[in-house]
Amino acid sequence: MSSKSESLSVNIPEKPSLSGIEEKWATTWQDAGTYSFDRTKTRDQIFSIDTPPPTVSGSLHVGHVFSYTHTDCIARYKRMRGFEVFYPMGWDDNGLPTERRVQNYFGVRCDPSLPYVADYTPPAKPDAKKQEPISRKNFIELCEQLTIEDEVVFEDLWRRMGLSIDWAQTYQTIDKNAQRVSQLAFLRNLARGEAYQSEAPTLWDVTFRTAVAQAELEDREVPGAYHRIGFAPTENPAETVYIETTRPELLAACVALVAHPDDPRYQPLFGTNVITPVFGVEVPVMAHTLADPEKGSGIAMVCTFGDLADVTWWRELQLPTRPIVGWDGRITSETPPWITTRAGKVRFAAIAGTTSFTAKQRMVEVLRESGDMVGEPKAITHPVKFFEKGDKPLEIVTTRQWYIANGGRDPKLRGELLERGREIIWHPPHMLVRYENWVEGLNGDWLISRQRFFGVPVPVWYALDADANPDYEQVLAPSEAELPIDPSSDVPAGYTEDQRNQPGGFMGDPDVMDTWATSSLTPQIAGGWERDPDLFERVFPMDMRPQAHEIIRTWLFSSVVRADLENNELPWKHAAISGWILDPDRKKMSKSKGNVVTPMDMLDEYSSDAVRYWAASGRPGTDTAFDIGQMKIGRRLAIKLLNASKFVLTITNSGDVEQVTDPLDQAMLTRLNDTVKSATAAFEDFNYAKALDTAESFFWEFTDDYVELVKERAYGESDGMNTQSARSALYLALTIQLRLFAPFLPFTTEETWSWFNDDSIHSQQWPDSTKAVINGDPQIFTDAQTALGLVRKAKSEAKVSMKAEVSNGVFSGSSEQLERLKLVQKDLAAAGNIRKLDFVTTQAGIHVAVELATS
RNA sequence: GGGCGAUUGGCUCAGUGGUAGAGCACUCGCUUCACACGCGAGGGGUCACUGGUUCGAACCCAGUAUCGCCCA
Repeated sequence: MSSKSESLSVNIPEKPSLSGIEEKWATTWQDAGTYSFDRTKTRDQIFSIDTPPPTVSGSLHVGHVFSYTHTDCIARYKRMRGFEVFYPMGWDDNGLPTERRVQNYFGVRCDPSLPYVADYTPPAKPDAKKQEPISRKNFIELCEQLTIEDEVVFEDLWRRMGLSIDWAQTYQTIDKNAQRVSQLAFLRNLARGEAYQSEAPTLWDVTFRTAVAQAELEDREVPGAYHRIGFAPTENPAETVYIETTRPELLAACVALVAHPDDPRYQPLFGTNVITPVFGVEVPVMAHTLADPEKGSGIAMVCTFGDLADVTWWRELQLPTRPIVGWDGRITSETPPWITTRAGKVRFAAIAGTTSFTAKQRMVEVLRESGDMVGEPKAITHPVKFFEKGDKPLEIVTTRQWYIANGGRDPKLRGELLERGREIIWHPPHMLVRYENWVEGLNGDWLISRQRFFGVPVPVWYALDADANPDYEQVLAPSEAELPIDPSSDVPAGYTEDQRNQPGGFMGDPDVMDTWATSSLTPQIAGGWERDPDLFERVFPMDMRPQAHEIIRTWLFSSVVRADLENNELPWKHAAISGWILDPDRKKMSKSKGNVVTPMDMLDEYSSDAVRYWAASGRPGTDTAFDIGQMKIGRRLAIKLLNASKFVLTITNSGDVEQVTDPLDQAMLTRLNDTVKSATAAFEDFNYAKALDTAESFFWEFTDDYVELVKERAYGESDGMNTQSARSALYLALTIQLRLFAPFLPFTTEETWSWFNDDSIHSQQWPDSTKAVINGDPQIFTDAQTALGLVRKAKSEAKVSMKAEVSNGVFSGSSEQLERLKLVQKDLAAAGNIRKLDFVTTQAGIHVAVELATS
């Protein structure tokens, strides 16, 4: 036995197991501060991650496990490369999802007109249909209460999965610091003229009664119908002009007809007027290239406002504003002043105050009776704009809102932001196209005000005139030192609370900001911008933003906008875009389909490392099937790692490169060195999946072939063999491979490492392939594997045990091949239990003729 | 309608110019002293289709089809 064996201080369980290792190591890591961030390090020594804050009011989903594992693998790799990793965790509790969850959970709804009730207790039995109205402050308190509970559930999962987060670095997108950062950035935008208010047509969700931004829209195909309606030209009333509209209920809001300038059918009408049927309003016929000659009758009715095309026509053709739809989605109850005919007023009364659905039915009846509608409505399906979280079509109403410049109206800024997008290093690279498509398609600035409750308030007040009407030109902004503020309870400088809403006094802006207006600042929030300049200097701009591809237009883009405007640089260098989890039918997994698996159950069943293995096998940006089979493989790998480690450590607990003298051992370590090189290159490209695959492929060859070949030599049972060489090689190979797997299987590798080390594997250096002191010939290992495989095949075909004795093995091959095989013949003989080996030179590749011993 | 991506054995996926790969599943075998949560062997694919470039194409180019996503 080796002299080293006296120093054996290994502590290996009799039966290594995965059970319980998650809890054991999660606790140890927390107590030891294994992942805590050392802020004395400088920017070049730090790798900082802009972690996506999960929506805590949402449910846990395997998608979370999937994408957060990807980031953690990279974080662990960077840590082992010697970087101090800044890996915070945020909770996205700001916004509508939390509001809705609070409403359902407690059975309440927010009514801002109510006063605050101290020590409020929500209904004992929440009734979704009879929600109790409560004040805004009470409502927000419930939001805060519930999100804290929800965060615990997420944190438990993250710890259980082994995310190497520094739990001292957490934030909420609604906490005081996030509010302050969000308001501060807004005030800076305001001061530079990048934030402004505008009274303009706004996409409006009638259910939530809030404005929504372009980024929150989605098109849905819905059934509709073309109604063919005649307009009489004033010059020539008999020559009726027919339009086809899907929204006849908006006839009273008609301000013009518009056709394509090249359309010969309507050219004679341009510049003339027509009379709207039923309401008798005179409107012009105009030309605009956006009118599609192929669509309907080729001439469209412009209303204020039926869709975004109407908005374009209204703006570019400078048409009057005649809105009839209110913020509640109903037709206004008062007859609009532009309807002057007696018949028109009577007909308007029929639709006043009704929903657009009812108004449509009634208008169709009216138009039928009057004979202005020709034929039956022609059913079609067409795309209609919806709020992504809503279920009623959006209306367009004119409201005063706050905007932040994002290039949607300024070609210079747009070009700058496109350039910013190209500066980001995208993983995978083609995701840049999503960004470019979005930025190029912007048609307005970013609408950030929301008529909601649980969010960061727009931090301004307005001066009121002698009639208590707000003067929106007189924005009263707080000083930066006062932030965060709530204008509904705080008072602007120079005023007192009793002047609130009084003539000559002030009023607070009632709105909150879009949740993206805050989460677009996560690098600044987590990085200590304008709070902790020392920290900010060390972590910003961040190195990496991991996120999903469907929010490139929202989170990624808005973050680039904010950092560009405020910091005049990119918020991070790399964007790592993860794919989706697909269910086995290759559909996106979603709760509504009932195919969501509970992450915690999955971790319990297969172990965290096994689930991480599945997640890490999904390449960056690639949608990945939910595959229990992959988890089983991961579990098998983890168990194999435990057992292989046990085998090596039972034999030796030290290794020295100098002692590796046997050609096979040198060949194996050289192959391993190449593996380290490939895995490192893959990781440097953020391709954790390839790094894992590389390490795994080598590992199976290591256990199946190398270990089997050197086993006897390593035991030292035969004299005259390079026992110490095999032991050193096994030990070195084990310590290198454990480190290669550490980013993926943090629990298993830590467990194994602990058998022969006092410190954590996760604080070790990543194997350094540049220190190639071994210069073996990998082909020796390859040829030995081939020869061993042929011996095994012969035994398998003879249906005998692998232990069966071979009386004579004849190895043939080229002279070079035979030279290599002769170098490993003792190991081959031992592994194949071959009594006598012969070598015959031939032209063909390696062959083995096996003569089995008769027993 | 525009764009991006995908299409490789029954399944999940590697493989960016040089004789088609892995795991799972399947078949056959092995109580081998790290591991039966294991080990060995085997069968199975004209790499979606059509052209082109090339000595040579799963890979490069053009087009087609199907699927998915993003944007209109």
